Amino acid sequence: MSIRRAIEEAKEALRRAGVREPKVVPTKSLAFGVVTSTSVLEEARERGLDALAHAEAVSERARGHLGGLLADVRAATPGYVNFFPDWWRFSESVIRGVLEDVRSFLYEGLGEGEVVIEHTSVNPNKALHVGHARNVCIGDTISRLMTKAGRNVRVINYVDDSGAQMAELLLGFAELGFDLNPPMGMRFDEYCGDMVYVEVNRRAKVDPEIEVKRRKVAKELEDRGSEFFRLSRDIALRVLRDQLRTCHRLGARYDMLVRESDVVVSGLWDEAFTRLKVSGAIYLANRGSKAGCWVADLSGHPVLSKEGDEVLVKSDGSTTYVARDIAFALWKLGESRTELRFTLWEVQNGRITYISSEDGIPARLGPPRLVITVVDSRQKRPQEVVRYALSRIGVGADRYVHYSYEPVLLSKRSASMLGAEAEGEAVQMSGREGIYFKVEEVLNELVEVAVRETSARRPEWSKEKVREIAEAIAIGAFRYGVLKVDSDRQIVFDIEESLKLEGDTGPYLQYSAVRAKKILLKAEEIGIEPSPTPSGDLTDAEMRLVREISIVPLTIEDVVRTLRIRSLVTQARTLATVFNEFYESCPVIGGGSNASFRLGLVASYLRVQEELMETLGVPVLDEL
RNA sequence: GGGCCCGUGGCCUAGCCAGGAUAAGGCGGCGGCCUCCUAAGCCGCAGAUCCCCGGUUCGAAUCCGGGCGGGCCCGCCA
Repeated sequence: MSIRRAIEEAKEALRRAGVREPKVVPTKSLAFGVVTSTSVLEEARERGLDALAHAEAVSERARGHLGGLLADVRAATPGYVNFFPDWWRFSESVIRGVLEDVRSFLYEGLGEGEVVIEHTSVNPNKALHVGHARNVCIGDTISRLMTKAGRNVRVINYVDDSGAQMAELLLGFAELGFDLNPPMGMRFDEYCGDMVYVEVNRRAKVDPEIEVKRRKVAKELEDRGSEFFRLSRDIALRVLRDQLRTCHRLGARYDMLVRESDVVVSGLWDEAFTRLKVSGAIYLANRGSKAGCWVADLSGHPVLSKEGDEVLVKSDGSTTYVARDIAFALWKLGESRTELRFTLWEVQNGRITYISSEDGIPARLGPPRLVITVVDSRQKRPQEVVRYALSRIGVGADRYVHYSYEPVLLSKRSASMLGAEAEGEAVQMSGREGIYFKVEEVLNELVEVAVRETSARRPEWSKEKVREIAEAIAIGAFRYGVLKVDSDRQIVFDIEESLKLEGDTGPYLQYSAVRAKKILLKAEEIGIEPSPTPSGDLTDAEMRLVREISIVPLTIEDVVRTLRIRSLVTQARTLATVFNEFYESCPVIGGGSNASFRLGLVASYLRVQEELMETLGVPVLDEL
């Protein structure tokens, strides 16, 4: 059982001592016990009592009602009421809880229901760069967490294969003479992004003819029966296939790939359009700069109303991106009558991925509890327009969440490596100008660093083994590095900084887990059995480890509620630190009468840490 | 002009949503620890006007107001 039981016991004791609505939280330091309450402090203020005296009186009364996991209660200045555990029982309860069933220890009572998560959604004209990786890592971590928490999760990757960027890419093949096959050894997505797309944009700057040709290409692409359209679909799929290799390498998995070109013909927009008209959410502008357009009426919105109404259908009859996103949101919410059609894309480790397809089988989602769309903060406004439009139609706007995160920039130093001179401290990445670091190149460099480090430490390992471990280290370091910064803070990516494997990094978690595994292995050889029961008084390090394990369920509950996945990183890191300190001072093998209990503690640590690492997508290793 | 995000030791980053007890960790610097379960680790030292001003409170890095600085958004682009 987690620390929740100690909290409940403390609350009950306080209630019996006359505190009406006791608030009890874990302490910051064991010097103050395991759990503490400031309710007495608040009560004293309300009633004008001396806080410390009141706390002492309450503590006296509460003491008689202790039992179970708590052994003592003491008042502390200026009016805290601190609860001290019976360490024997407390540790036994925690360790037993973890060893019996770590899943229920961590995730029990977190609710259920279906959750739809859209993430990645990179235009299929280039390879993923580190900015895209932030989206992938955040979305994938949320999906992992929700799955562990018992939700039925569906992950969607929205593939915009019909936008202007696609036309620009096509232009390179159709007009600039680029071969459809990349040079030997080059990936197709990198070829398209690094060479074709960048070249088109470079020429467009100096040659006005290019823009004329781009329009022509874009126009031709609208004819779905054309050879050109088929070529475009084909290229998008080839790029997508490569992009997904990178996503898979990062550990991300998808249930549905939805192509915009399929959404366009599905009739989804027609349905949304009708419903928007019926509900009065949109109107046909007949004067002003937007005359001839269907626009969303934002006049009732507290903030958006200040910026003018949003065009959804242009005067030439075509839809805007926001319009299509409203239609798709309707589908994700399971609120559309229109169905999208899907066909099998691939099966990986038993997980089936479908892709939208005109000749597929029609599918609709049952209305999920929650739809999370992971999109960077620059799209806050359009996302709010989507949400507002949904609310005007009267469908689950409260179930529609834009998970926003700040973009990834490049450090001055790293940008200059790409030939971009920075004015400030950081520079924005640009696909058009080739100013970006690709996920694959960063991962490959990380692997090289990890190979060097690993082969230096384990000279007896085979090349294959070193490489395999190095790959896992690289993935762990990369995901950790991306996830450790809070979503509403910019990341200033620096390639040299990102190649570090010491300190506050992914390998720190992997290393501490390996240490734990090695102890378990050795103990098994010798024949030591883990036990949840201490053999005597606990050391400080043991108490801290028990305590840290006991609060992990609270952290997880908090993150499931708030989606602030950054806290999971902090929790995993803190847990590893506390374990490493335990490791230094508490020998297990050769721990004498303490061996069994310590082994139980190590086993508990490992099970909990593995769960956290799996959620974060930091690979768990047997050795490193 | 309106809106959103950020501002914590030299550098990077927690803590802020739910105000409490010495502001935590990493990098970098200095000094220690491997006949003992993996030193990608651990311990110690130095280093902070928690951007500024005001307010609320017994108590503010945290909440509120006003500034300043940096980033972003406000297209018949996506």
